[in-house]
Amino acid sequence: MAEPIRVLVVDDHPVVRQGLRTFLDVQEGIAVVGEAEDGAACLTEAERLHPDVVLLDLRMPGTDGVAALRGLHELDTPPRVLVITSFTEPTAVLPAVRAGAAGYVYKDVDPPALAAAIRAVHAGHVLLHPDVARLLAAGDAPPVAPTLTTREREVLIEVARGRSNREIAKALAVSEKTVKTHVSAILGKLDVQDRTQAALYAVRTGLV
Amino acid sequence: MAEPIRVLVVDDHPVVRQGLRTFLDVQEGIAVVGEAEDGAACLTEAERLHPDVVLLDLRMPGTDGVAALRGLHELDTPPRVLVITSFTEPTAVLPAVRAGAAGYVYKDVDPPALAAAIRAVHAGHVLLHPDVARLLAAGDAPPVAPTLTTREREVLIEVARGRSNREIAKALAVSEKTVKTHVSAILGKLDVQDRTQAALYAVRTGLV
DNA sequence: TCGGGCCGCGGACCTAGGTCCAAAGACCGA
DNA sequence: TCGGTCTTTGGACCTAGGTCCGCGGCCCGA
Repeated sequence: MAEPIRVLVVDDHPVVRQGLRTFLDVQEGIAVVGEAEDGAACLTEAERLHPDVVLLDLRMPGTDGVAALRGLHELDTPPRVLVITSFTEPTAVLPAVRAGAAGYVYKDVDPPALAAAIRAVHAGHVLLHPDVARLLAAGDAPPVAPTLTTREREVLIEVARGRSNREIAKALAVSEKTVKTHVSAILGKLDVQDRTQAALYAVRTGLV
Repeated sequence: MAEPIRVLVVDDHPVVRQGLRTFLDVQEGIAVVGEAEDGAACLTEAERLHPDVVLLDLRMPGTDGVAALRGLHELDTPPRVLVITSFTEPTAVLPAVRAGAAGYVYKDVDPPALAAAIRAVHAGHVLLHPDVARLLAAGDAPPVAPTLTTREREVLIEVARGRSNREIAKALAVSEKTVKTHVSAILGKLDVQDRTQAALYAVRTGLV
């Protein structure tokens, strides 16, 4: 165990970063070499430090976690990425997995399990939370995350803010009829019954 | 500074507890004497350890954070309670303040600010996040958190799960008409326009 | 250049969601 | 015991939200 696993911790909360660092510093063979508080900092730090593993929180202000994930993969020496988040929503994790996450654990893992996860990911394994793995294996639910068009995503965001069709129409400068069409398409793609469920879906997946 | 301030850390995430502990242990005059992961443990630990200050996360599985807060105040030597949470929603904090929280800070505070907050609270001050203070001072918005009846709360929870009135009626074993009445009352009390906004409100305030 | 998806729109239509008014029984504290 | 709140329900009513079908324009990749 000459070379410790070099880890970059990315989370917007200083408290969480400190907690992770403290946990990991006492682990054999794991060294936290840096921290970042958002997606942008994550990329610059990763480029500078060449960590082996990036511990990435999906929910961050500013840059989208998934976008950061994709950015990491475009580096010269792409690190392995272990997503650590509080979303228990399977639909939120699928995009991450598809974007190249090597692992996905919930934020309430205990320290030994987290260390084990990091080692596993570093060793090249793909490590998923049991719930997630089951979902992927079963292939139930829409096998891949529903793919909304950009316009639909814009509409969904408005819906998730509690806006009415009329308000959305005004905001996007289109007719109310058009908004209805988009909403209808969204409901179909997300496989939900009404706008309330769609709004809930949006917040669960971190869209808002 | 002979006697350090004795602090009990309450949060359901081990990572966050560790982070807080590490932050505070390096602070002069502050000693973390215990941790708890939920409301029940919080009460037993508080009774056992008699901490000066309890750092309390409002969002916890199982016991409600506010309920724990109330429980703390019924102890023989009630500790000062500093609520630390990630809710930015003013409506979520008001109940906490009314339940006797001596302070309210957001989870993204930096370590020195947190230590200062603990000292201030221990000194008997009431310390609120600027946003919260402004809200209380201005007295805008409904001056106190809207007070739903238990039945209304039950209905709201169902709404926040994306259920239709018909489904809620079936679940609660009442007529759809009754559900409508409750929903209408809820909308009025929360001052929102429709069920979607009500559902969003519920998730923001941590009701679900 | 020929689809095919995306976007914007219209019409007709149905229904869930919400509002207002009213009322009766249960429960509870003054 | 009396008044107030909670819970339940009814009726009548209006409208936002959604669905289905169809159309035209735009842009992009095969």
